[in-house]
This record gives sequence, C-alpha cells and structure tokens, in this order.
Amino acid sequence: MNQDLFLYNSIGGQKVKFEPINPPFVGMYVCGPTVYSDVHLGNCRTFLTFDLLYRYLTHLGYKVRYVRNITDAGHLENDADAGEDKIAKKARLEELEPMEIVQRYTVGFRHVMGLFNMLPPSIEPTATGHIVEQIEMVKKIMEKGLAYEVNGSVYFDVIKYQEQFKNYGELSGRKIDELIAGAGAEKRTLEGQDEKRNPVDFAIWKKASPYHIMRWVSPWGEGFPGWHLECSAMSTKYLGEEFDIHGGGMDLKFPHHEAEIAQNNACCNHGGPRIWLHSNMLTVNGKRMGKSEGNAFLPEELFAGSHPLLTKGYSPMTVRFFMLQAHYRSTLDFSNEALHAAEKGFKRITDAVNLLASLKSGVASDFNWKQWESEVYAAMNDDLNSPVAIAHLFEAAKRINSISEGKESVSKEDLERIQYFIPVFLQDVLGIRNENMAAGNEENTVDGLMQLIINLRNEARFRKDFQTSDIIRDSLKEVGIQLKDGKEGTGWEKTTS
RNA sequence: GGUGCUGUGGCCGAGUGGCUAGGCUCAGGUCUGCAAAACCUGCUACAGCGGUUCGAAUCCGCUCGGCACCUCCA
Repeated sequence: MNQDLFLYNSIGGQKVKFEPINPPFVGMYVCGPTVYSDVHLGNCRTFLTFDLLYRYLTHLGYKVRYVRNITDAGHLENDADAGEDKIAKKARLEELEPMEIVQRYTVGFRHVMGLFNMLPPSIEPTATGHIVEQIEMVKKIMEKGLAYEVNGSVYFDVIKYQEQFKNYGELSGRKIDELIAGAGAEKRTLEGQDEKRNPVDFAIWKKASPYHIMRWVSPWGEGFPGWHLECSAMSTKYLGEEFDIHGGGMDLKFPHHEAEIAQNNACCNHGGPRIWLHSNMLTVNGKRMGKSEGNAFLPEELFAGSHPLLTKGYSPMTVRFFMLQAHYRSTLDFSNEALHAAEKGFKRITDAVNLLASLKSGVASDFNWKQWESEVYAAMNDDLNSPVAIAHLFEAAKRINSISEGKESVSKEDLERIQYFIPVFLQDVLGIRNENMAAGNEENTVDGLMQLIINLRNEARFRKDFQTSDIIRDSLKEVGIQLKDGKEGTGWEKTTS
C-alpha cells in the first residue's frame, strides 16, 4: 500500500489519487452482465479492466469488497410492444421459465470469466434477489418527493431533483435543457412516455402488463423494478451510501450511471461512489462490438478460431494479454493481425519467465533491477497503465535472455528479487496463467517420452544420419511439437496453432 | 443537431513541451548439418495547414477524417 495509485475519475475528468474512505478496506461496485444472452468479448474487456483493478488493489494490500451484480430482471426492450422485459421476452420465445434463461446464461458467464482467469467478485448479487431493497428505495425516494406514481408505475422526477441537487448530467456532461429539447424529435416513443411529467424522467418501478411474466407485488401493484434501480439498491446495501469505486462500460455512463447517482442522492443524500471508472469499447474494424451491431465475437468462437473474421484460434490467456496491451480507457481494435502479434509477444514473455528459475547469479547486476521494478509500479499507479507495465516486462525478458546466455550478469540479491516479483506480477496482478502446465503426472510421462525421442534424434544427428533426424523433427512438428536445438541441448514446446 | 473522445511508422499500441515506449511484421547478422527457436542490428512515425515557444507528436486555432454517447448494449 506504499504506492500512490492514481485513477481517472469520470466525474471531473482527471486523475485523482486513490484514497479509500476506510483503509485498508475498499468498496468497489461494477455493473455486471444482463443474463439473457451469451457474453461477448466486448463485455469481457470491461470485466477484465476491473479484474485488473481488483487484483492490483489486492496486491497492494487493500482488503477489497468487490461487488458485481447479475442483472436477471432484464431491462426493458425499447422497441418491444409495450416495453417488454428482455429476459421475459427471451423466455417467452423459447418457452422457458425466465429463471431458466437466467440460469443458463449466468452459468455460461461464470464459465467464460473462469477461462479468462478473472477472479470471482466477493459478492455477486442478483436483481431478483433484491426486489425488497429496491422497493424500499422507491419508497424513500417518494418520501423525499422526488418520484411520483402514475397508474401503478413510479417515475423519478428529474426536474425536481435538479432543483435540489443541481448535479444531474454532471457525470455524462449532459444538460437537462438539451435532453428535453432532444427528447422530442426523432426519438422512439417509449412506452409510458405520456405518463411522465417530463420526458427526461425515468421509471424506477414499472407496472407489469397482464402478459409480463416477471412481476412482483409492490405498494403500487404488481410490477418490476426500473432500469437503473438495482445498482443503486445493491451498492448501497453492500458497500454503503458512500463507497470508493464504481466501474462499468463507457456505454453505461448515460443514462444508467447518471440515473444511479440521482437515485442515490434522492434516497440517501449521497451520490454513492467517490470515483467513477469507465472502460472503453472493444471495436471490430473500428466499429464498436455490440449485440445490436451483429459483430459480437463469442469467446468460444475466438478460442476455436471459428469466427469468419478469424484465421485461427487464440487461447484465453493470449486474448487476456492482448487486451492488457491496450489502456482500458482507449478503444481497442480487434483483428487477426493484432491477435497474432499479441500471441507472439505473449510467448516471448512466458518463455523468458520460464527461464527465470535456471538463471545463475553473478557478482553484480548490469541492469538496475530495482529501478525497473519501481517503473513497473509507476505504470500501474498511473491509472492502471498495463500496456506500459507490459513494455517493461518485455525489457525484463530481453535482460533475462541475455543473462541466460551469459552475456549479462545479475547479482544474487537482484536475481532472488525478480524470481519472486516477475511471476507474482504476471500471475497475481495481470492474471496471466501459465497455459502450458498440463496435469502433473501426464506431464512427467510426456517429458520422459520427449526426452527419449530427442535422444534418438541426437544420436542420428551424431551419426550424420540427417534423413532420420529430420523425419523425427518434421513428424513431431506435424503433431504440434517444435524442437529447439540450442547450445545446451535440445528443448521442445507445443506450438500454438 | 448536441456532447465528448480520437487521428502515431506495414500492423497493433504507449507517450502530453526537450532525454522521442514496447510488441508484431520486414530486412541483415550470430548460432545451427540444414531449419526452427533464441539473440543482435536496422527500419525514427506522430492527419493537413497555420500559430505560441529557444524547442511541439505533445499547447492554441482552423480544416479534413474516425469513433462513442444522446435509445437496450460492457
């Protein structure tokens, strides 16, 4: 924790020093998935951003309570007849219980998170599990006179809120007047629009139409919670009225997060988090990857290489590494070439790390490893600049290779330090797992077999029977094993493609 | 139309006033029976035009692109 971490706060638009409200405890809330369809890679990028932050904070010694919700009471479909709930709609189409839909995609979501080596949050609350809390919040907001009921629905009174708090639009840089002016023309007519006192008002409780499957009893009749309410209710419940960090995708800034702030203020006189973090979009050919764009990659398609835009598959850790090579606030463009470059680079680093254990120390270091380490931290402390941190890892890889070849020397002290630090940083902070680690016993068997084959080939080479040695080498290559002849003998590895 | 972000070498992608990341690709080399791998070396870019400055990719202005949000979306 002796590191000064700076994070870019979306409110205020500048990097601020991170100082928890109650150190060493940190409360972090992240908007999770809506479980009515498969997570795609764009979603994964956002969760990766906050996985990195969670890991880094933990690494620094903070005790983090990481809350990431599961939205299982789907948001309203904007174009559905009469505003249907997404999950309910999907359930109706597939003739399933809504909770079957929710279960299927929740399981899928967690599976994918696991493949990417994302740590599970401390709490993963569901919207449907917190209807009571949401109803309570609606009540409180109504008591403050900042919401009104019409025909069994409750709307948040944005105009009235603004008179009191004067901060609506602060996060997203929006002005209410403009929102009102823009809300009329060329907008789709949302269901219930005519019930609102003002077009900028939003529902915090919605009356369920007769065919709406997901519904709960409330003081205003049977209905379901509004689009933005769950995050306000659950963050308040688990992290308090004021907490440290709230994260989510850039696309949620408005209206979702703006509404969240307003609800929190209206209910509890506090806007919730101190710092808002927003991660940028993953793009494909410059266009945002999204469900509605039809260009979303499923993680499985990526791993298998079955997507039309891909020439081959890439492993989860390659993809993770690829994503970490871009800063979280920049858009990241997804392409074969970029992935391929990341795969090569990733291998370069892991190869060097695998050499660490076998390095021999010398009298003194030819390189300032202490400073190097502090530069890695400096990068991370600068708003989680993982690309720069990784650039430093490449520098380290270069040095490690030199040391390994005897061209450079490292002191005992430095060597012990990096033998500890580099794997820890890679695994604990960046969350990069060694994919080549097969199951223990099998690994030994394979190693033994490989050693046998290598010895046979080297005997052939010694006899200058290159025909035989090349057959061995080429046949191995066909089954995905690459031999590596070096000064100190022959090694091998599985090829990536 | 409004708001915001952005335009970096063949590709990806850092960098915010001078010390000008990093990876991939490509070329040359070392090593090797030959390859592969590894290593070394090389490739010096910041959309255009103008301005500020001793000095700008970095600040300002204009022009031209691109993107995002304004509507469910991470």
